[in-house]
Amino acid sequence: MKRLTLKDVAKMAGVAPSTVSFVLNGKGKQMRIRDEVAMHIMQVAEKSGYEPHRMAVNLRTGQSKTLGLIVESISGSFFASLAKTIETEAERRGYNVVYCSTENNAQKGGELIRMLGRQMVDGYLITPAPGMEKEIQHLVQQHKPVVLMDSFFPSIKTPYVLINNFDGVQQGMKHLIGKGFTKIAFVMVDVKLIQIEERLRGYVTALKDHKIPVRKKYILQLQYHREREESLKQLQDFIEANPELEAIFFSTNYLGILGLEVLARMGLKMPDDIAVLCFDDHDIFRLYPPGISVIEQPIEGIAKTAIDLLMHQLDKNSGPLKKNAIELPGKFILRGSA
Amino acid sequence: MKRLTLKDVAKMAGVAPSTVSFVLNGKGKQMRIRDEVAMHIMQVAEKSGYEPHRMAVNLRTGQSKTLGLIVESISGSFFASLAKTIETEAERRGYNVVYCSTENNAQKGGELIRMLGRQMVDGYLITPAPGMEKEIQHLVQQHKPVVLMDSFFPSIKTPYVLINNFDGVQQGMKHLIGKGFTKIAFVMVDVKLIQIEERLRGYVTALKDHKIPVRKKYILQLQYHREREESLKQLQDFIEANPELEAIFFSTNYLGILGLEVLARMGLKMPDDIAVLCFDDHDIFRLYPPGISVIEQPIEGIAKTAIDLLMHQLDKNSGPLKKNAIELPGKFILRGSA
DNA sequence: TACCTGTGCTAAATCGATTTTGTGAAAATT
DNA sequence: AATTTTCACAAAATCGATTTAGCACAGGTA
Repeated sequence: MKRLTLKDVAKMAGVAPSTVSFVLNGKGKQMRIRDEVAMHIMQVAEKSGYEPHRMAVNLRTGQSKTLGLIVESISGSFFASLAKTIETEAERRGYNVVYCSTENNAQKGGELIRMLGRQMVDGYLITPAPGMEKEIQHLVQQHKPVVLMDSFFPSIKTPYVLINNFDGVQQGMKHLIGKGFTKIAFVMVDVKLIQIEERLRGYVTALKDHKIPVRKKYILQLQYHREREESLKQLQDFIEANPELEAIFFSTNYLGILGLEVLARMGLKMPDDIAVLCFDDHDIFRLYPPGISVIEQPIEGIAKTAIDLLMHQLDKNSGPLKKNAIELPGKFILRGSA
Repeated sequence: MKRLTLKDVAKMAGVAPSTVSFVLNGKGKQMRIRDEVAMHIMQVAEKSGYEPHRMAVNLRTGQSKTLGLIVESISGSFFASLAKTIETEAERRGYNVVYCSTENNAQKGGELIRMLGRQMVDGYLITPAPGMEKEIQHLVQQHKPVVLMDSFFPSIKTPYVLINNFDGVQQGMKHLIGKGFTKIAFVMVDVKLIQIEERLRGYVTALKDHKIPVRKKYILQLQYHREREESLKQLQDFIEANPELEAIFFSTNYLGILGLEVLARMGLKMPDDIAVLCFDDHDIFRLYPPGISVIEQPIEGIAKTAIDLLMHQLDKNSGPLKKNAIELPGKFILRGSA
């Protein structure tokens, strides 16, 4: 039960391997193979069930028809939605996807990129984490097609696509302020990421625009990657230290989930004791009573746009991109918590 | 900036390509290459940063060093945990993983398997869905290494590993019965899957063992793949039709989540109005007040065992398996809901 | 008649590794 | 001294495709 090769098909059809190759790759006309011969070859190939050997094709053509998708956490819900769309879109274009997660391991990002390099992926889709800047820079310098998602590095000139973080937070803040709240806390992590800074900027700007004073003590910067329990405690201390708070804006869904746990422990009820709003949706937020209001990321849009940008780069005979920094609007979803 | 090839390294080291290959693949001794030459080659290769071209290696050796992981849904939490462990374990053994999800699309399973076949994966890890039986049978007949997880087909003779469903349900039922409950409902889907049947068997047996009558009307078989709203309604009707119920055992986490939503709508409080227990944990169950008690799947164990079974098959010079049907115990986790 | 031009395909080179087979010189054996 | 072995590599075949170059033959031109 050996694999059927192109040579076998050629023998069966009574022609040379090259002829079969031409026909099956749609270059029959160009190579002026007679229609009847072409037809015959097609038929033989069809009913023989021949499938070209991918590795051989890859070796010869130098293209693996595979994309690398690097995300922070493969178990995250952001990834889950992203992966589905990307996989579908990639398949539609004849590409496969291999996934990798950095699992918040700063140095692992670099290793991953190298690993994918060995795997010879044709292009990269990356949600960049702080430690990966140099490696990504390296890729771009080698003219490897790269598209960043969810964040980006100002220093690296490669296309990226993400939600309009500033605008998203503004939407949420406008809602809270519209409800008459002025004592609004903002909970964020202390990693230096452009999207986090944008969210903070959205918070501050919204307050200023409405002449509400911005108080430092209402901004909590949790240290990233601490023990879960420790983060919970910091968060609880923060809330207890500011009992007058009317609302809390969590800048990531991870923080929001911590928040839910803390509020439950403290016996605070949403939205009456305190209103809660979170950036980036999560399954839990739909279900957790009374439903957590969120700014939803246009994940599908991000995925589709990212693939488009990547394909554009992979397409040799297409000019340079007009726009290579794309921001998609987020969507405010009102639930019971705010 | 061309890729460095083995030939280049050979030239740099002043030897033949074959010599370099032998040395780098640890066959230096066997091919009696002098240690000094070997050393020299190693050094040259090292500082040149040479990485073998995977596709070329694959083509020559016939091994892609890639495993295919097929799951129902790539966004499910079962997959999330599974994928992480499998990826880590596979990498440790020098293998890569490509993921695919059937997304509950009955026929898509077959396509996926064929697609992976084209991709030339060396082995398959599959959580089988009803429509995939024939395709899997086909793989096994071709002597492709296959390991099933989470479920299996009695007709297919290939290794599988899953939780002991019967025992898991028993654990949960014993807890409920120990609390004095006798009016316990069991909610399941109507797909004909071995693991579902085992869970039902666990429910029935537990009741019988404690001389509690088994009532048909306490068993709800939801139709799979209906509209979400419709399922919710069926579930609500069921609960309303049996107001005397003391506890509900949801046989999958998907059903459990539906249950939470219905109970919330009906204003029923756990555990006082009704106790709830669910098979298979989920992020939400940890957080959702008062915490949903569950039977947790030993996902990490399943993943590790599955890889082991697969590697055993990939290892040509290893005899046949002693055990090829492995059941791992589940773990009862007590939270507030029951 | 000799020469050129298309036609319609085949032969052979190529991708970059691995693996089998060869080979000249030194060492060992007869 | 002649022959066989062993040593230490080099040369070449191979994996299965793609792609370039080549090669008969028919017909048209000079």
